[in-house]
Amino acid sequence: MLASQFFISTTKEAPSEAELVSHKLMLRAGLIKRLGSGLYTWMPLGLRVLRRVEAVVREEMNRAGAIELLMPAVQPAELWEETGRWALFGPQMLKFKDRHKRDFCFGPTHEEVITDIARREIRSYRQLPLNFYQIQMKFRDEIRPRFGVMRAREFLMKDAYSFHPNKESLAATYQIMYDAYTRIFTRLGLTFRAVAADTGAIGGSGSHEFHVLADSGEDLLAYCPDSDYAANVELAEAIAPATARPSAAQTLQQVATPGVKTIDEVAALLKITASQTVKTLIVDGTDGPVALLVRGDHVLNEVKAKKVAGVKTPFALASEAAVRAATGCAPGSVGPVGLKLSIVADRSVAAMSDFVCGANIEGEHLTGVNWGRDLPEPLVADLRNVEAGDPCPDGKGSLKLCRGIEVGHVFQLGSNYSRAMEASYLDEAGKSQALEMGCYGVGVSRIVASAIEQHHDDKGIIWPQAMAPFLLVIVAIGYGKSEMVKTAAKQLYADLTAAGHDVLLDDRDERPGVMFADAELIGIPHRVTVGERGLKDGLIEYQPRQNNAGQPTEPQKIGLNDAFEFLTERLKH
RNA sequence: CGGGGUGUAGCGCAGCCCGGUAGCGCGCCUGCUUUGGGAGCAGGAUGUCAGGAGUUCGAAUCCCCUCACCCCGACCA
Repeated sequence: MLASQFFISTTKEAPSEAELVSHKLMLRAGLIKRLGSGLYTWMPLGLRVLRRVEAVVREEMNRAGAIELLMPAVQPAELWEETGRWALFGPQMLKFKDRHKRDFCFGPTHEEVITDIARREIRSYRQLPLNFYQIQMKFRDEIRPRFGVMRAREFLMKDAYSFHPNKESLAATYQIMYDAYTRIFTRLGLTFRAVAADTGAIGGSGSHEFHVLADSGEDLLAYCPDSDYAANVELAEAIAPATARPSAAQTLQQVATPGVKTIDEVAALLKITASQTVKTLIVDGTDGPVALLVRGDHVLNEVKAKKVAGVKTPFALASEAAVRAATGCAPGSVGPVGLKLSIVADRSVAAMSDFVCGANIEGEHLTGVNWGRDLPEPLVADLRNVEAGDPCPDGKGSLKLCRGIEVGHVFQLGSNYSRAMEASYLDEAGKSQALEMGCYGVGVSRIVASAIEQHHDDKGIIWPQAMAPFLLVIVAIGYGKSEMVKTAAKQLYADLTAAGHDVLLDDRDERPGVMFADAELIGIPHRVTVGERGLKDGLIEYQPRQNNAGQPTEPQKIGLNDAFEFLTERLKH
């Protein structure tokens, strides 16, 4: 590709809308343009990157035995009503009517459509297992689109759906997909981690998320350096303290804590640590409010809370009015003693003695509170987020935390959808059985952004080789002025292109600094500079965007006559 | 949806308090010079000051309404 005939639009300054590095760099490099909130045009350069990611995903899906098809982006409401998700998916689904006033949606996912295909096409166990996939735009009306294409409303996704005669077959394909995902993210040059995940609203059994590790990630992950344990913090189990509850040493006392609302204020006033206090959270329940107790220094885990019997879905803290009605005081002085609600305590709270909590009287707290003596033994559940240093649930060390960007999700759905939509097959005995299903998603457009989060410097993007829009850029200095430069650059370009490499020849009439800066911003992994200065001695310069250790590099002089061979070696995958 | 903020040239911003002829940098166009790290000089083009309604002799500026976008919290690839 000749730069003069391509479309490169870079800027020195990023639009003020961008916060995240990847978002800023994608705008500055001219990869994307915003059309509306969460809606982006993939500009020619960005599209090349997207296509390269797609290519890797497609190759690995094909290798894993999945079969590509393409389903409609627009889906009729009837299918969604069969599974009950027309109502369940709610406002996140973009719904509209056609001219006949029939209801449709722009597909946020495709379980319904694929299950419809399956029930029409699959008749016999002899056809199974089957795994279909597509690469397609999805639309989800996110509450708050942000971070450019990282959380866009319209995004490119690879979604695969597998069908099985039984759970063993599903588990086998699940493993194949897990391995395929591992290969995809490895080939794309990403540092990632697969973690056990919550199965969420879709339901089902086994589930893993694949996260690109980045400090800007929206997800918090727990992992154990001494074992293979890794889980989303949403799911990671906080095991009960190893030491038994100490016996009571203090008497129950009520202390005045005027104006004190937060745990930190209570702890400061009473000169204790937050870990000696108990936080009482009143949440909406199916049958009136429920009190959830976590240690003052711990954070309530909503995913876990939702699993507690009697807690309402969607999860919500009770309103201030509801708290007053249930406890007689405002949030800030609430405590479990004498509370006439169902009370569920986190495991670590159940192991506390002589603790501090609210007195259910405005501006009053209790100290020296003890289970069994001052209030009945509570129901106990795992309610809190794990923290760094917590013991690993598998007993093999302690947990560390890191942040990640979810780029893939594999899921054993089971037969929820097939039962709802009556998708079945005949088994060996001629008996009708519900199909077992799995689903497997990759956020293709999100991968592009997450790769930049992981690979950039102050000059711009540093593409992993597998997703670079061009592998090599030839910066021709004085292309329009010097026949010598033009001839050498064109010849090298022609040779490398003929050998099948994606090469960009920067033949623009720009100053060298502009061309260098663009090459670096755009993130092309390899660069050669052709100029009269070197050509007089038969030399050109080679400089990779970064070296194997990820460090800045120095240019290296190579003979023009050796350049083809030299570069062919470098451009190998 | 709740809370905060911003809308002025293609991009980044000033001007707004204290009403009085719309400005800066980058980019863009023309010419000359320059040509190994985002050039220099000279000339030039570009605005429904987000939209609507109001106050005023006069509104980018003050008041009201609407819209869009961004940031912080509950959803997800």
